Amino acid sequence: MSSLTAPLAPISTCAVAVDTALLTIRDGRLRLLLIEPEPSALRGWWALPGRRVRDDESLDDTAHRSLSELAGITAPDAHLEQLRTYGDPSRDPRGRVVSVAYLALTPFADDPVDPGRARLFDVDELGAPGGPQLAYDHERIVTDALERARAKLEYTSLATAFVPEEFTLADLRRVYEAVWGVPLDPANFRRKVVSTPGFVVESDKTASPGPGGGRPAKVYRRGSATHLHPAMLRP
Amino acid sequence: MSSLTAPLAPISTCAVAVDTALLTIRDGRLRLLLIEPEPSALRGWWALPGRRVRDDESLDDTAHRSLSELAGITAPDAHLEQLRTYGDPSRDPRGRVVSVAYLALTPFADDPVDPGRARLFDVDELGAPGGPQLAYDHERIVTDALERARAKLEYTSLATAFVPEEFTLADLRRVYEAVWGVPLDPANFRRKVVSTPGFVVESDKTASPGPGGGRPAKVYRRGSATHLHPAMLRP
DNA sequence: GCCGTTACGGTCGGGCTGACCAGAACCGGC
DNA sequence: GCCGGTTCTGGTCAGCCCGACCGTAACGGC
Repeated sequence: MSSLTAPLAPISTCAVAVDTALLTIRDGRLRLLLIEPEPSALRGWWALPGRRVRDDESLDDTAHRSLSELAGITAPDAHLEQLRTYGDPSRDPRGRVVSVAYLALTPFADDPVDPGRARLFDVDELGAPGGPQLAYDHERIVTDALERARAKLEYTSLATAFVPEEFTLADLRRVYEAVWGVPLDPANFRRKVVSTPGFVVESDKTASPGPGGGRPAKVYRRGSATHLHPAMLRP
Repeated sequence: MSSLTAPLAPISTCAVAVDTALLTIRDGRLRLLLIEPEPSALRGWWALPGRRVRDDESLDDTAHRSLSELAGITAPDAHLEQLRTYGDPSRDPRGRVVSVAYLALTPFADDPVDPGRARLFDVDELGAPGGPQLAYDHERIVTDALERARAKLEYTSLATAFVPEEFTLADLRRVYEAVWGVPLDPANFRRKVVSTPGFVVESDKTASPGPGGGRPAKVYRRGSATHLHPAMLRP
């Protein structure tokens, strides 16, 4: 582990990186942004977008930069929150890297700019055969990110981070259904959302029906509440 | 944004530390472990026990070491979980330090070894006049730690980390009352705990009554559940 | 034995939830 | 225009959970 000529005092400085798990919803399914690392190195492996922390940069800034430089995503209104820090000494074979993981959520209406080696994967493909193989300990990070998102949908208004500024209750319900992977009763969902103070506010607009027809839905906007009382518990 | 003479590649390595917020309960009140830093430097200021991460050490190991070296606490059964990472470039005036904060909980029966400059403070003294002044951004960390503990008592069995292996339901209720700062109805609390599957298991022992007398209480142990269904919501 | 205290078990009404139903409003085809 | 299909919206009803409350059981102290 250490040679005889190495200094006795352990080095107390190490590389610090930020890896960001960006989730969004496309076509009613929850999707995760992954990057194909340098083609020379890990062929066929995928990783979360990550960058080293610059010495004049906050961790949040590094997270934004990782999305901007690696996937062309500059969404200032995207939800961004710290997930957890992964610092096992052997987690990166190239050396000791302490990685601060972030969870990012963007509305499904955002532009699908995915230049270079970025791609959105259906989260159900991740563990399945034929799906992308995740490098380093990123599978663990993704598992934690998904569990965090699923849990926070219950007791916070985080679901509104997946929808554009104006949305219908069906849009919001499809967010819950995509993240939790279960169907919800439209009528009960509606009653719960509108009776939770501050979750959504009704606008005076109505949305045009989808291709299959149906009665037009009212348009809502985000409310001021961040924590939901009572909570939207998973069935 | 960048000067012409500055090196293009910013330094991507920085000091990484672990700061641990240890909570316990003494005399029915929630308490926090604080350390008085080197007497020469910040006189009268208090800080969370923290150590730099060694290059062959996991973050969890550093958290354990911070408690062991600075407060003499070697509790292998103590609950320890990562809280959040604080990495603002200006958070430490001595230089860039990325600090991974941990939340630690120990039972109130643990030995009160507090050698050197460690002390347990009532959490209600922290913001109050005459209470300890916290160095760096540790007040922010303590606020986050308290909120995490209060929230996780609702939907996990974390409260059992505050009580010894054998406890009464009154012990467990006093944990909730101390952490949340509100009184709870004993009968309703009892009904809720015993009806939550896997929260506690009844033993065949009975505890001796307290100094004021009263009927002896049954003794319980921790159950196998980690998440509570349904949750113990704050009143 | 009496009393204060604590533990334990039960009742009652209100609120929330899931399952279900009915009407309203739109689209497309005939 | 009419009709069936689809979606949105509002309502009912039974069941569960919860807070407030009461009564009994079991101890120690006087």
